[in-house]
Amino acid sequence: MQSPIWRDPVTAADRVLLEIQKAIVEGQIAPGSKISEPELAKKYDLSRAPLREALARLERCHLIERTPNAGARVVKLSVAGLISLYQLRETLEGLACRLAAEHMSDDEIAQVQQLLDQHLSTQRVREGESYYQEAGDVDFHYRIILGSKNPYLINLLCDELYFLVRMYRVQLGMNGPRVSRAFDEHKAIINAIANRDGELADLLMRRHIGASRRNIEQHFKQQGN
Amino acid sequence: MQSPIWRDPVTAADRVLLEIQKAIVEGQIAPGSKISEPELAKKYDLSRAPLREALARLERCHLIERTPNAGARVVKLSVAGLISLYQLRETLEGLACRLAAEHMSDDEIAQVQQLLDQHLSTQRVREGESYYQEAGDVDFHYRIILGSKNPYLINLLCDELYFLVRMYRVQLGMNGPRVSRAFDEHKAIINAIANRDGELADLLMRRHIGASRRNIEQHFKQQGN
DNA sequence: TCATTCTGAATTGTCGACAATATTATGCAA
DNA sequence: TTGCATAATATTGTCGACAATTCAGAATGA
Repeated sequence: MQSPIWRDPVTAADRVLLEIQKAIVEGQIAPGSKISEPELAKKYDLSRAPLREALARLERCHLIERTPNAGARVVKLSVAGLISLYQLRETLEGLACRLAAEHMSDDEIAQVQQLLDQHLSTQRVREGESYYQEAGDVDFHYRIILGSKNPYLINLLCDELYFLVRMYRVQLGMNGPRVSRAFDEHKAIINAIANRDGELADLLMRRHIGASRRNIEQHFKQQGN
Repeated sequence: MQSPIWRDPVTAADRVLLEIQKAIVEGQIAPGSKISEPELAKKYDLSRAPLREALARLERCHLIERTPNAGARVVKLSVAGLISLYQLRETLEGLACRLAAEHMSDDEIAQVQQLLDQHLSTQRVREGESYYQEAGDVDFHYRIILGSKNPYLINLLCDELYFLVRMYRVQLGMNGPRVSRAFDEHKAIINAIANRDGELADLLMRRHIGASRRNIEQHFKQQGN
């Protein structure tokens, strides 16, 4: 199943989608701000047709919200929204683990283990640069999700929820203190999968994401965001 | 959050979406068949612009698959796909139950209980007519999902997966022997929610959907569908 | 006969203009 | 001044036509 959101951009709509997606995730287009079709069409130098196609896909990954005859706005970030999103992730990635324990080949599992060791070393070298940690984390979760071999689950997590998760992380600056702990948790998860213990892998993944969620909840304890 | 897929049709794209959606779900447009934009545009008497908007949303609820420059095809139904879909539903509706036990008001819960009794009586009157059972079942599950108050979960189940579930049910004729048992299971689930026992409600819902899934798996044991 | 290349037809992607709707600005009355 | 109705403006929704790409079939050669 080649994703309709992620594919090497063959069409103009594909290209502008990637650009706007990046701009929204990184906050260059402010949350809550209105999307003007004529304005963006001029900015990216194309007509409104491919632009609207891109907007439809942006809505699909929850980065914008459209109202008929009134246009589109970039989503606003809220603590409540973040919690809801992480609740879903907990359950879904837990399921992914259970299925991955069932469906991943020994070879695929070995590759992920190798990947983790690799990330560990590069992270030690680049102490403090959270980008590598971020990328490594994403990479790990992706492998597991793909390992579930459930096309709906894959589409859902990788295409429809991933960008929003990234948007929250980038704009709320979530990458802090859990860096080193995450490696151990990742290790434990892939080991459970290697042992074909889906139930344990499920549990560990839920805890892993749940820890992030609680971490965030605490961070916003006395702020009204 | 007003759903972008379900809304009283204010625009031409909305209207044609509903029509094509129905046609696909009920099998009037055959699974696997190609979608011709000029043909459909002529058939529904509108231009390709709103039609393409509708197609984008059909892709979103997994009823069609599009390939760049090659067009769209109606999805094919497969046992593997059905299993994947039900695996997701099990987990997601289980989560919905857990959240519903936390977030539904006493009033909302009472309404669902009332609804169930109501369905029971009409079903007794119309013995054998599975349509009412189908509608009642959908209604029950909807209430619980909405009761979770998690906007992503609601959008996901009600907008993106529901139509595909219906398509499978309609075209594979799944409504059979579990009719009367479903009522008891529904009762048990809403009672658990009324007792604010989210964990139990989660478990019961998983079993409820899992039973359907196993029912289907058995049905296709020796067929290569 | 079969495989390959080329040609033509059909389909999808994109464009610019117009119609319908929402938003803003204006004027009037209380 | 404030509130509401109305008019002007801007934005979204839809249309028909053109460009780019893919698909089907004919022609060519082995």
